[in-house]
Amino acid sequence: MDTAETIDNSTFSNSDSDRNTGSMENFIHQDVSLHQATLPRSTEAQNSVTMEETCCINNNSMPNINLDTSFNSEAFEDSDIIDLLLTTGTSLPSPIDPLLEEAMLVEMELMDLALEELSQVQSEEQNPADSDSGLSLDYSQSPASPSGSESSSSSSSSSCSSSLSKDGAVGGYMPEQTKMCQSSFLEAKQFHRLPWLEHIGHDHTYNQPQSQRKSPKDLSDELPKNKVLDHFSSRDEKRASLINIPFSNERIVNLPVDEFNRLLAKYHLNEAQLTLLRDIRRRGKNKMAAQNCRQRKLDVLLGLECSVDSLRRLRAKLVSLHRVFQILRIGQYRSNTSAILFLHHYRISILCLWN
DNA sequence: CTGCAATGTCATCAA
DNA sequence: CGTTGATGACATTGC
Repeated sequence: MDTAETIDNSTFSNSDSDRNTGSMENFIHQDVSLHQATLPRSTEAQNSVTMEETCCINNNSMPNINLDTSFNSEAFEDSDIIDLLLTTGTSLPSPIDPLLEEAMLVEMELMDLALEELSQVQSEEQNPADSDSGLSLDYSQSPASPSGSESSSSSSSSSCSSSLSKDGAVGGYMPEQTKMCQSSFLEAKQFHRLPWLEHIGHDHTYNQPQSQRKSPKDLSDELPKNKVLDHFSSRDEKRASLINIPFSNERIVNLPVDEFNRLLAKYHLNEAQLTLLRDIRRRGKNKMAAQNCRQRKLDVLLGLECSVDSLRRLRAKLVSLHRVFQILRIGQYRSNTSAILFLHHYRISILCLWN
């Protein structure tokens, strides 16, 4: 009994002193030994149980479980790990059960978050088009593809194939608002990779020429022909027809400037006709530009909402991690070894989040 | 008639 | 210097 008491005192006094002096270095060293200690024991190891440990175990009225600490005596200087190991599989309460209970809860949170992120990454990998879309995470919308002939500003764009405009203009486009958005989200982008922002500002083709667009409500099915014509003919088209301009508005607007000038030269047009043609062209181009501008603004808005969601998720992760480290703080655990157990328990979760 | 959203137009700036 | 795109501000349109 004297021997047992001596062992008990030394063992538990060590744990008390470790409680407040633990460092990460200690964690790491003991981590290794703990890992070894928790491995299934061989017969040879079982035979090497020391007399002192047997006394200790018997003294504590614990189930007679053979323990091998000969390979690393430091691993069992801590009472918590001994208690924990001895009570494994028994109905006796562990001194760190409440902590483990909380640990399980936290881990579930962590794993949920990690799995959520993992599934997002996997879905992005499986569907690169989606990942390339600006609103990949929570929004299926993205800037329209130039090839989507029927897509217009009103249909919130669903494809996301190319970030290049049909005229190839990429570098020049940087309006002030977009510039502001891009700069203000630069930091978040670095953390969260905001793919939606990469499209916005490079796509000049939210809209298509009116002739290629479907009628917003497909009125041709419901209305008589004259009404359909009324609906489709803009004011400029009416003006053009009034002064006998022989080209379609679509042609006027979409021709390259040199071809447009060639066309003007080809016909002998009076000043009023020339002025109207230039106005139609300018208004038509500005109309498309306005549609682009508005759609872009919408996409920026959606992208911002997406960013808010991402940042909320990041915050949840950080809060969870903070809780983990709070639990690990000195004083929360009775010993370093208990903390190591905890770290073991959490290693995968933490690594998942950390990456 | 009113309110509102969508769309068109103008003015202006920058490339 | 003319053309074009972007965009704020205002007007028009349609429901």
